[in-house]
Amino acid sequence: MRKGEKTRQEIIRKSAPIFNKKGYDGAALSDLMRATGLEKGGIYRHFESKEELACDAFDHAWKVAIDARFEGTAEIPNTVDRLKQIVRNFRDRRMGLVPGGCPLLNTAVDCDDGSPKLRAKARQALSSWLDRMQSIAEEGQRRREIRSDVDSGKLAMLIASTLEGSHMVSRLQKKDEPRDLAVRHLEEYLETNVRARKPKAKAKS
Amino acid sequence: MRKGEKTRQEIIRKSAPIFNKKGYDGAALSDLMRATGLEKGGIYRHFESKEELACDAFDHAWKVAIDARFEGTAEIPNTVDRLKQIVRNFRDRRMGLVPGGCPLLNTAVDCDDGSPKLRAKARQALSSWLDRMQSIAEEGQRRREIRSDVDSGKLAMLIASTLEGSHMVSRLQKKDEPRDLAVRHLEEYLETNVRARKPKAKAKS
DNA sequence: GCGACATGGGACCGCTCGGTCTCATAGATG
DNA sequence: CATCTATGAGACCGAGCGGTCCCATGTCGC
Repeated sequence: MRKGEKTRQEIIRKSAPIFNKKGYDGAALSDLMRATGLEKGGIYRHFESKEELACDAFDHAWKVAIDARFEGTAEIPNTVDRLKQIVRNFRDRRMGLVPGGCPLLNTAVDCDDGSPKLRAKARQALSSWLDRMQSIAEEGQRRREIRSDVDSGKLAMLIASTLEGSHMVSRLQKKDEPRDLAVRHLEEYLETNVRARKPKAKAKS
Repeated sequence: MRKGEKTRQEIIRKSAPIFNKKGYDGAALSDLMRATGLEKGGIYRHFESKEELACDAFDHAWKVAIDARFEGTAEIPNTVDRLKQIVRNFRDRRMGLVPGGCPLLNTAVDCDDGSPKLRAKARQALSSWLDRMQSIAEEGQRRREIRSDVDSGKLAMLIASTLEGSHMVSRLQKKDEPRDLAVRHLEEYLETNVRARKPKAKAKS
């Protein structure tokens, strides 16, 4: 029971980059065999289909990605600063990620028509990301750090859209500039359109 | 000579949605045969490989897309209004497009690792889109409709990134809201951060 | 309307795909 | 140390892949 589970995790870890780079169809079993160093039988002992492996690989890749995006944000007291850190993490915390770019973007486009299970994974991944950012924004409004006229759900969606779009452009151009630019744009937006202005003197309530 | 070219164009037209929806690997020759109503020999008479067909199909899909995005913009005199129309077109002019979502986004992600020729097509498509928007922004600056501190290249890139990212989110969620939201965000941005403020009285300079 | 070439049908090819099964053996358990 | 199961190798499978080719037929210019 011990060894098996360990192997299973190894297969997931080693397969995730293949799926992320090549997509579901593009990742052939022969590629996964090479990456894992196992024969077909060794892989199929632990997964009943390629699809199941792809789902587990996506979960792994997404966990790594989202952990990086929220890294070091829990300890930031101010919610606007916390959101800014999330935006900056998208640019700066790229080491240790599963190679091949954002798994959410890749899987969303790859499975737009395709495996419903994998597609569901992507939807759920996006939802959880949006929810976490929205929660921060709501907390910020309760604490009067974020303007009351901001729609927290829409703010989260705008951040996610802008980052993912710029990421696609960056990867296509093989340049960091588009992503850096989007990050700076969002930082400025958070500062000028989201952060509640400091009361000039003692708050009038 | 006549009939052949006509068939060729028909094949491209009918194949483009398949490639756009399923991606290069996902679009099997059997799919293309069904879509075109031709047998394998009938297709390969006009294209020397699947890759060549995919490239031509991309060109077709992208031409349709970019024409829609710039539709009705040439006659708008003010450059900021013209950019706003481009942004709105991304939301409103969706009829007649090749089904399957934005070909640029699809192909960029699909070929991130994959056919270099198709990848080059995507890069070139993005460049031409960015260039056209940048040109408008530069014209706007020459005509003092756009602030001089705006970087026209970065503005174009920000617009493209935001639209494409929101498009991905919209398709994943099967909702228009994310895209609509990005459009409104960009409209507001163009109005408040890009458009040159009207001189209060007769210009002093 | 005839001859020549352009066109497209479909059998055929080798290959790789995802997936199954058997069996030797490695590793855990008493 | 013996046993017994969990593990993984690898031969094997049918299907479908992208691609080739030959030949009947359609479509031209003359």
